[in-house]
Amino acid sequence: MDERDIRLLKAISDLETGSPERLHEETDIPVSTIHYRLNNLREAGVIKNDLYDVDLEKVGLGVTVLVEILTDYSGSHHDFKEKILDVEGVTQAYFTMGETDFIVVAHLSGSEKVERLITDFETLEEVERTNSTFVVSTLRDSARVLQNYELETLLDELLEDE
Amino acid sequence: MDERDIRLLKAISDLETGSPERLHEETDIPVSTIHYRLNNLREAGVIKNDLYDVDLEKVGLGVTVLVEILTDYSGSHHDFKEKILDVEGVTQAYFTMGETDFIVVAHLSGSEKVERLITDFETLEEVERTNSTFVVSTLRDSARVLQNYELETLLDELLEDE
DNA sequence: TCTGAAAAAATAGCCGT
DNA sequence: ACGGCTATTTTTTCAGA
Repeated sequence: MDERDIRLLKAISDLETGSPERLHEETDIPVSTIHYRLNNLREAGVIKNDLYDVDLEKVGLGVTVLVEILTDYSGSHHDFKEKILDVEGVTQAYFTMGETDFIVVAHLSGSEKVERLITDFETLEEVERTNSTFVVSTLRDSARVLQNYELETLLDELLEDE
Repeated sequence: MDERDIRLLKAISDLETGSPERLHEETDIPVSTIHYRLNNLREAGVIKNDLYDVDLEKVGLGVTVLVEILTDYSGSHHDFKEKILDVEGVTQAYFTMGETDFIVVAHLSGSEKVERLITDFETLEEVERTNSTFVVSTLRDSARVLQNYELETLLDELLEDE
């Protein structure tokens, strides 16, 4: 994986497309080279299928951290939500009803990057306290949610209205 | 969304492909009808792009729950991990170093389905206690992890070895 | 709403660099 | 490894049922 590969993967994520033509426009890499590169990345297991699901371990973002965030502000969280999402590496962010206000999942390139992540959160004025949990191993991180259901269940549960 | 749509979406998830040809083999729906259907689903916002990212709200799996699982067994969790993943609706599952052993994210079709989920976990013999947290609103649930990084950061952090 | 057939695009392969 | 080119395969469009 060199710079070109990373630019390509980033373009796929940003544009949300696998179209060689569009990727060429974005990256200036010739269409046939894009092919060549993507085939190699697939071979290496970095990209998984024709939906371009990325293997986070292989791409170098294999460290996962869960962060609970408690705020000291009880009004509208509107602006604060934006600030949370601005923190680099945050892939999931939930506003919850439990003991903490927000729960965040972040994918990082190394465990030493956790410090920066926490600092970014603690720096926000609305944050009262954070509580981080290291992920030792990921049993599943499913990009395709429907895989985790039987067809029968989906038909039962999603078809009730019509 | 009728049965055909659901079968189609399920096939996309299972086969991890958007290829009309492959989807035809799986579902027996004619290739050009698959197109017609997918266009409608895209129009309706159920599918987001040509990578077939699904809108969970629109598809009817908009309820998210986080479950902490504490086990009473301190040996190998190997078989137990399988049991967790067998619970329907579990999309993320992490083995952690924190106060609890496992943290699970599940996407459900309604809040009344939470009961079944918890029961499924509590029924497992290794489970000592569970603690569920309802998600009030999802700020982000990113299928494309690289979107949450600047290109500069990716180049800095992922390129260090070569 | 659906589909077969035509048009367009993506992929594979060749080969000189 | 790269990338221009052509051949092949696959996807997308669309008129008509």
